[in-house]
Amino acid sequence: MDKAYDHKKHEEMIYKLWEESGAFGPSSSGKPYTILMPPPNANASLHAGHAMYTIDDIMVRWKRMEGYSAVWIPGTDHAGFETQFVYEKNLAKEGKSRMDFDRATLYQNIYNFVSENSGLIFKQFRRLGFSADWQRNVFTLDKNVTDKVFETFRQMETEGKIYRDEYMVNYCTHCGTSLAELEIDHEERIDSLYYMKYGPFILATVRPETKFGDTAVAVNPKDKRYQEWIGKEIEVEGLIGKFKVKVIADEMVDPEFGTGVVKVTPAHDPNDFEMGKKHGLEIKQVIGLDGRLNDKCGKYSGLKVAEARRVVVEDLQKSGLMEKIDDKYTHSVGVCYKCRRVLEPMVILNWFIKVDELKKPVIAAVKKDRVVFSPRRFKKQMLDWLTIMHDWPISRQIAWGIRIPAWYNVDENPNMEISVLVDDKKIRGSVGKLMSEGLSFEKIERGLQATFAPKGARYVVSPTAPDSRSLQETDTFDTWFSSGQWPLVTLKGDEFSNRFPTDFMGTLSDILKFWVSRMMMFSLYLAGEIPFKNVYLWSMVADSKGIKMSKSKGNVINPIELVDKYGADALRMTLVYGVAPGSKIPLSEDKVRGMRNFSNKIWNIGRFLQLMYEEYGKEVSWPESYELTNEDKGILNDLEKLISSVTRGLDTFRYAESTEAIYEFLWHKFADVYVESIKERKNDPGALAVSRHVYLMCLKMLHPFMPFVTEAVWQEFRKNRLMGIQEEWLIKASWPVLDK
RNA sequence: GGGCACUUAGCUCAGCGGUAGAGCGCUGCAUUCACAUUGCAGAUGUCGGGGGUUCAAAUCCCUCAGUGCCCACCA
Repeated sequence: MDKAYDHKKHEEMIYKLWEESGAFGPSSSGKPYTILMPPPNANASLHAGHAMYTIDDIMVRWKRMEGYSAVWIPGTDHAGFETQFVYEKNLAKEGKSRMDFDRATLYQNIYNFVSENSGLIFKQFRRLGFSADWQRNVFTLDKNVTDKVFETFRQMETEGKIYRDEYMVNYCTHCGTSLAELEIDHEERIDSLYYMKYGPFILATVRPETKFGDTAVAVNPKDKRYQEWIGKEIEVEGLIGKFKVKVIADEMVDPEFGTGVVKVTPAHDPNDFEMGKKHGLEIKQVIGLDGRLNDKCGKYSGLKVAEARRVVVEDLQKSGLMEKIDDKYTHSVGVCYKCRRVLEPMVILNWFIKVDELKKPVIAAVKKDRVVFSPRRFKKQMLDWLTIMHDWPISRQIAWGIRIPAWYNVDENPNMEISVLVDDKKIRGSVGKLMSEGLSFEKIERGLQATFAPKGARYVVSPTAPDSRSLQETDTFDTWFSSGQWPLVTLKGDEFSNRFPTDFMGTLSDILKFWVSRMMMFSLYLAGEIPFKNVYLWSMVADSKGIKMSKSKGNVINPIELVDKYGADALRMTLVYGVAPGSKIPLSEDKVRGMRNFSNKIWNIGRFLQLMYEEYGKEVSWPESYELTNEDKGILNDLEKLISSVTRGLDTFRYAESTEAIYEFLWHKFADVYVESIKERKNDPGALAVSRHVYLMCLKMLHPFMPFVTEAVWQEFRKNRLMGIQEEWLIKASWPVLDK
């Protein structure tokens, strides 16, 4: 054996041998144990967060050694919005945008882009030693997945759980899609609050440019100042002519805010939308999906929102309609979680899932601990979330994803708006009109960019075209609609009877609501069963000071670089050793180096034992065959305690407990004390037998955490007849059990 | 505004009723010995502030302050 453990010499080769020996597939005997890999983006490359999948690998390796038929099923996600966002950034570098393509071409281009980039992350996972059953990889755009997604949609549609409605959604005019509530980030902003003259009132607003979409003015019903106005119609001097609105009374209006009078713009503000529904107000859209004021705004039409605000404010000042401006008004605004731009609340047609019925069994399962959350505080977070969960808008206005399988017959829906690319020219209009002007159905079909079917449009749910005169909805499903069915598309055949529910789901706490809740919902709805028994959540992997890694802070650590430098074992150990469950995981190079030193220590203890055996020159039996000293009995006794605490740590997902216990025992009890003492007993077979036994048990217990160095020593021992190793592979060896 | 955590050695964190621990870092010494990716020894804390319960509190209770996360609202 070499003087020091060189991970570069062993890791690649060992991994190859494991894979070739079929060690990653489930064994044919033993109780099933199943972990589903949270699918990373297909085009992603490994970041520090992915390295935490180490937890899943620890579990599957441990259970495999315990004799279970353990399998870790991998997969990748098409990650609709995320991926299109990355792709569009690349397009922008070439001076192009998604608008330059018809939908089918755009989809194909992104598909190619993803194909070129996919596969990398699994190579990187292998570098970390992950023992997933790679042959079983599932991609969320595989046919069996899209088939299942279609079936689910059809079933929900048939049962009336799907509806299409106008709804106030937050729309990112830059990314060109609506976002679910969960995808909205809130940012504190300092903006101006404008006090403007408004008929007989003065009212405060941050959005004077939406004035053209106002369809009422509201006051609090209890506000004494405005009693006489309630129910009356007032005339307002707009910048593009006078208009009339009604004064309504609504509890939602805070009399303390501004002057106690607010303008109501149902089309462009969530509260106003609510108020509008209650009072039957007209929804007057004045901002388009392109983020510009539309033709209802007179001379301001065509201006982008921010610009329009500036110009409107200027004109209000010029015409003496501006009372005052408070320019230090702090409020929070919704921003797009991808591009950080301010979102535009808009009323557009969306596909929705009714969640009231669907979430009931989920709540029950969480309450009864049929699904156990670790750490436990996430149970409460989950329940809180489920309680307030609203209907889920599942349609996204992006090309990259699974297209909603609804078809609009053009003859039945002649007033459906479409946008089409014909001979590189973008045309928009109602399909009936375009066709009557001579545009053929085939040209429309080929150049189609988007459909905007009106409310109540007739559609047919079908995986393929139901006839030759139908256009498919261009919206795609929210990524979580497909990945939410992950357990149902990764397992197959009779696995539903013996591997379902699966055993363990380890994932980042960020996606508890996006993903974990949806998997439970779909699983209970479609299969009547929970998808997994245990959910283990970790917080993010941060830098050494506990600060979130970000490119702008320049504190991003590439885990593969650490693997190159210190070995996979050192990195894996860093992520679990001394880390409290559910806490942030600080990743510092110092710690990785420390754990690399531990790898080397493990190696050198093995090296020393082998030298001792070679010096002794004869085979040695197992400890029970010899008369043992008190020291021997002591270390064997400590080993028993260690086995129980390491196993208990794994059982309760307290990996820090397990790793700290072995580290302390192996290094500071076994190496520093016991091994030092037996240097005096060189020809004592009892000492050799005890030290070998203790060391091998430690290798086994360390293997789930540090698979490479432990396997490397195991193989070195196997080459040496004197070391008495029977099991061919440590990865397949049996977990230590307590001597009773 | 509501909820959940957290505040212990320079840093990251364990401990959760019997008068302080680990890793990394730091200081000194040792070592032709399996390992300098080592060993031995050591320094460093009024356990966020205040109050209470108790024979005894870092540990339980109250309160104040600060930090983080989640949720809601903001015209």
